[in-house]
Amino acid sequence: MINATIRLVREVGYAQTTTRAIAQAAGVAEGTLYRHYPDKAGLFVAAITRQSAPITVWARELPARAGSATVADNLIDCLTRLADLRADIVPFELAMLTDPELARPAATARTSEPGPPEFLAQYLHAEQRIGRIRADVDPVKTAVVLLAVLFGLAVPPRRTTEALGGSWPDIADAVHLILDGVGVPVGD
Amino acid sequence: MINATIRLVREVGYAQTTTRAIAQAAGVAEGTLYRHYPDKAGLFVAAITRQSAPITVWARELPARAGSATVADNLIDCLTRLADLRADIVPFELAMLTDPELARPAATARTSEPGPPEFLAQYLHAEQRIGRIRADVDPVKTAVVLLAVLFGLAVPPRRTTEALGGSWPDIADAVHLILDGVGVPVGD
Amino acid sequence: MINATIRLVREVGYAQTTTRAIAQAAGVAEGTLYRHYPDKAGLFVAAITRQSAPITVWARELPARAGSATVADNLIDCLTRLADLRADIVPFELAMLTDPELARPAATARTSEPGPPEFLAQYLHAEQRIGRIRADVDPVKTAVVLLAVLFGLAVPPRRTTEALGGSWPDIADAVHLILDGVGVPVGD
Amino acid sequence: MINATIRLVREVGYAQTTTRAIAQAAGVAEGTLYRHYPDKAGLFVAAITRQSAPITVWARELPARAGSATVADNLIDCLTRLADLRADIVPFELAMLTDPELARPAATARTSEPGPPEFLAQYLHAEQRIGRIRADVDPVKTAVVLLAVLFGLAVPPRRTTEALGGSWPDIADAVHLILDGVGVPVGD
DNA sequence: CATGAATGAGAATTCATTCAT
DNA sequence: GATGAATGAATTCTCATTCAT
Repeated sequence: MINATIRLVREVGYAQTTTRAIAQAAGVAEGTLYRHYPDKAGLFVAAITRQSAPITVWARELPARAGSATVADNLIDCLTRLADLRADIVPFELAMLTDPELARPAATARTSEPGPPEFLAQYLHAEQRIGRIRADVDPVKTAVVLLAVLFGLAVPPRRTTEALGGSWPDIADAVHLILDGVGVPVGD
Repeated sequence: MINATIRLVREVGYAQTTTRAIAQAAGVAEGTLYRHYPDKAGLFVAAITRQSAPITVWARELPARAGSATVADNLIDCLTRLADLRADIVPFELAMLTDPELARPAATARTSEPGPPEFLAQYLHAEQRIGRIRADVDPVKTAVVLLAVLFGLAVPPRRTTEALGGSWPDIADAVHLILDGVGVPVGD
Repeated sequence: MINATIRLVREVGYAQTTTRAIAQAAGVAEGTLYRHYPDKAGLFVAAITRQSAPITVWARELPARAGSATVADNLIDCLTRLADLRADIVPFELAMLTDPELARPAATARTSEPGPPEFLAQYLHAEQRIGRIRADVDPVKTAVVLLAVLFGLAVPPRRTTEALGGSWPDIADAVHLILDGVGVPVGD
Repeated sequence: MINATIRLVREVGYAQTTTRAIAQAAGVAEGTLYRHYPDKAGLFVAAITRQSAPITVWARELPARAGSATVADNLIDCLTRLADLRADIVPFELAMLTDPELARPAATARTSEPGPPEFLAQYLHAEQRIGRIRADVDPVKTAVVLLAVLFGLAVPPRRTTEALGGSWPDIADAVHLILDGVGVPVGD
């Protein structure tokens, strides 16, 4: 049922993902949904929660990689994985932003536990200590900006890519931009 | 009616913005909506279109500013204005991503005309020619990444800011990060 | 729609009186019900309220009849009318006792205004003052007992009347019993 | 299971007494209900039947009490016990009046066997023969009126008692009213 | 026999859309 | 052109009943 929900949200959008459609896609009766989840929102929250788990699990390992390989490779690897894992979640995140009904309950409540932003910030901070990240940048803000790019790029563009010359940046592009900067260094 | 629509989407969310609510907020009868717009989606598209116009108008002036002031100031100025103008549009953009019903019609049709991404890319390209932007970066990709950050930061975070140390980056932070880079320059 | 509701409750019972049945009986669409009443309970309360009005109006005249005709005639007349008027209300009263959902709202809230019990008690009290009712009875309790009989007799008996010898008492019977008493007066 | 049914009907009302609630209250699985009773209505009828039994048993002794003690004491005693025993049944009786689904099956079938009305009528008739009840009253009608009062007083009043001066009659009040009458005897 | 997950018909309610005035 | 009552399909959710284990 969760799989059916995720598939439907991805394929037809949150607005079209009715309980009837979910039940049909899951091959169960509509009433069966309510034996497993208290209501429709509960089902969606369960879907988000289940999809979110591996992301956090994976992000937890990130700080330990400070110092290994290169910063660019670590970030590209990290963000690429996050992007893959989040691909199915973005429609839900959009739905939660669109429909305040979904944003109420428990799932997001665990504000206490750290998530990808915190782990990414920890990683950047660790790299900073060993001199691979500039000392004067704020690791938390940098982490948030990186994740903002991730989210911004994950959202399907309304304008076709062709209009932009066909060069839609990928995560590696974004990471290199932010690592190297686009401005000419002062003093050159 | 468009104003009422925009206000309602901002205040109560897209999901709660019913035709009845729009009519009431606009001080007209429900049926009157259909004298001016073919259907609800048409009204929303009209609202997006009207709100988008000043953004494009403003972005058009951007390339001409190449060389003046500093790159950082120009970008911060540009992106801050874009952010202000888009504040009312983001809920609609989210709604269009959530409800494919909205994404169908005319609004996206005008792919031919250039929009903010193109103008921002043109600006970056112009700065590149006069040596204020590194020569080896792709102006289009950079423009897209900047706008992705803009969108990513505009979306209200689900995790409270406090959990992140209270330092949610603003546009100036993001511009400086991307201009200067966070990595230690090779050769330092 | 109120008429349809009253008719359906009388004919098929409260439990079977669904919004669909009401709409169909009223010859309107189901959604139309909600243009006139906030919800199903509101419709029922409106039906009860409308049917109750003439009863109270009529009972109001009762105290003024003290002294005229005979006590028995006045009571029989009064209670018979009340019974007629309440015939359509009894199923609703039963429904309100069965389904606590109905008992919540405003309709019954006007506890301040006097109803049939008060007027009946006033009448009995007036008759008491002119010596046509025994001085040692409590007019209020007597009024309540009379109305309790009325309600008890209005409820359709589960046992068929035949089993009881075919003599189901009518209101006149009950009034005479209560006026004259069934016991042999002490001292006779 | 019957006990659970009775308790639930008393506590939460007939409308809220679902099969799931009954099963949970009885500590059995929902499907188990259907091993013992053909359907939900069958379970309710069984509950009514079982609760009704002691009432009839007790009422059977009533006629034999004619001549003993006083009529008032006998009636008050009888009706008080009936009221106690019926307290748990009244909600069911109301439910059966509200939901014709319940009124169909076996329970009403045993019209042949005498019940409280018959025994009460027999008692009154016996008292009549020994001159403690007026000779000109119909014992059956009187029994029905007494039971109607019983039922009418058992139904919780919708108007608060305070509005009526706080004097809600009890069974003794009602018995005395009906025995002695409220009218001034002709010839006084 | 008991279980309890699954069922699916049906309930109340919402809301975009229509159309007679 | 504006109105707003009426519409009815669609939605979420409930619950008595069944049946494989």
